Amino acid sequence: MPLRFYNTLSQQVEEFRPQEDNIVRMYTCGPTVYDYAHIGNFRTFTFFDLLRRWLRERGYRLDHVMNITDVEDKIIRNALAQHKSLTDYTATFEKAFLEDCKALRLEPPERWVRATEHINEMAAAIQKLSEQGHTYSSEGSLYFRIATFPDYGKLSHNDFSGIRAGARVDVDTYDKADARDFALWKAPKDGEPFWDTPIGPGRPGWHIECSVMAIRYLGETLDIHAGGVDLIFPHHENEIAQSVSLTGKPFARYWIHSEFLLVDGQKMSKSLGNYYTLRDVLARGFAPEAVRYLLASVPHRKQLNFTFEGLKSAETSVDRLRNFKLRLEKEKFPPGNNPKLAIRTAEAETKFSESLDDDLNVAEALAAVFEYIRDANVAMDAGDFQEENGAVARAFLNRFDRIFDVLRPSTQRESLSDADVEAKIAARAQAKKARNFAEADRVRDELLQQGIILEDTKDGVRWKRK
RNA sequence: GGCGCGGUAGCCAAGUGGUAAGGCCAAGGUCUGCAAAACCUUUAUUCGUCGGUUCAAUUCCGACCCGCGCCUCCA
Repeated sequence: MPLRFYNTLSQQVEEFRPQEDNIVRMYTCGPTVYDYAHIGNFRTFTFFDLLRRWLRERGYRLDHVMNITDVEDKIIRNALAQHKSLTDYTATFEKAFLEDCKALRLEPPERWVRATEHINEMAAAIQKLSEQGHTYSSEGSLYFRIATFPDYGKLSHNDFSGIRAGARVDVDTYDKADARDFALWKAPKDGEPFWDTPIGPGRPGWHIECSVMAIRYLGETLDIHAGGVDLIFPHHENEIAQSVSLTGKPFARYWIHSEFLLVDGQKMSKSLGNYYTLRDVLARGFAPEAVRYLLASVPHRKQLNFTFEGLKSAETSVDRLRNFKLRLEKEKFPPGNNPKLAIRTAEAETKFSESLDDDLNVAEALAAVFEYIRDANVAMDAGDFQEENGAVARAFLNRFDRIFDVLRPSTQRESLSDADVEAKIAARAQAKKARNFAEADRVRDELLQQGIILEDTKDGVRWKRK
C-alpha cells in the first residue's frame, strides 16, 4: 500500500504523490515567538517531525520550510511594555523555542524563515494583489477583499454564500468592508514599529507571511502544507485566497492538520492553571523523551489529552523499549538463525511500515513494535533467539528509533564512570560468591543511589543508567 | 446556529461487516538468595443511546445524547 494522508481539502485519505519525483516541498506553520511555546504547540511540531522522518524513511528528499513569526500584535505589545526592540524581545523566545525543539529531538527543517526578513517581499506581493484588484485600503491599512475570491471557504468547508458583504460583524479596531476580509498590511499606530515600503509605512498582517515565504522558497504549489487544526480557518483559508490570487495556481496539494492537545480534558488556559510549557513539564523531573513519546504516540488526527498520569505511562513505555534494546545488545545468543523469528521480525516491520503509511497511524505502528518485543523476549527466554535474529532485530529497532527517536537517554549524569561501575559490580560479585548478600545488596543500593540499575542474568550482571 | 473531530476496559488507544491490537496501571504466578528485567494468567459477552439494513454491526444507514475545537488572535 502506498503512503497516504488525510487531506483536509478533500476530507479524504489520499495517496501521496509529490509533484516532482521524490522531492517533497513542505511548509509548516511555526511558532509566534511572543512567549515560551507550550506543550500544545509541541504536539503539532512533534507531528511535523514524525512526518518529516517518515517521508524520508520512505525515500523522499525533503525541502521543508518553517516560519517563525516575529512580528505580530502580542509581540509588539509585550516588547513595548518591556521597552525592548522587536528583535531583542523575540530573540529570547526564538532561542528558547529552538532549545526546546532540540530537547524534543525535533529535526530542524531545511529552512527556518523569519517574517521580519521578508517584509519587502510581502509588500511586493501586496502591491501585486492591489494591482489585481484584490485589495482596498481603509485608514491606511490594506485589506484583502474576499469577495474577489470565489473559492473562499473550500478548505474549511464553510459556505459563506449567505453572508452579506457589508453586514458588519463586530470587527476590532480596523474598518473592514466584509467580516471575512483580513488585513494584509496594517497602518502604524502610535509608538509601534513599522517598515517603510512602496505600499506605505506599516507592518504585515499575519497571513501574508506564510504565502510569501512559502512561494519564495518552495514554489507556487506546495506538496504539503501542515499546521494545527485551529489554523484551518481563517489562517490557511486566507493563505489560499492570497496565494491563488497571486499565482493562479493551487497553493498546496495536501493540507494536513493535527488536532489539539487538551489538558485534563480541557483547552489549556492560564486561568485554569493547566497551561504548561515544555520547561514546566521538564522541571517536574520528566525526561524530554517521555514527553516526545507521549506527543508522538497518539495519532495526529485525534485530540490528545495530556495528563501527568499519561506522561508517567509514556515514561514506562520508553523504559520497556530501552530494556529490550539493552537485552538485545548485551545478551549472548546461540549461533544460527531461527527462521520462525526471522519471519516474525519481517512481519512486524511490515506492519510497522504499513501503519505509518496509513496516514501516520502511530498507535498501530507502536503496537507492531511492542508485539514483536514480547515475542522476541519469549524467544530469548526459551533460548530460541539466535545470533542472526539479533542483527535483524537491531535493524528493526533502529528503524523504529529513526522515526520515534526515544531510545537514547538525554540526561547523561555521569557521576560514575563505566570503569567505576564495573569495579563495584566486581566487588558485589565477590560478596555474592561468599553468599554475603547483605554486602551485595548494599553495593547494589549504593549504585542505585547513583542512578545505576543492576540486573542479574544468567550471562552475568547487566547494568544501565537510570 | 454553521463547519470539523471524537465518544472502545481504571487510564491512553488501534481496528474490522463475522464476532475486540497495543501501552500504562492493578491482582496473582514463574524465574531470582532478594531484587531488577522478562514471561504467564486475570481485567470490555462488549465498543455513547435508540432504531434500521443484514444470516451476521463496534464496524453500514438514521435519529438522538455527550465531550472538544474552529467560526475575532491561537499549534
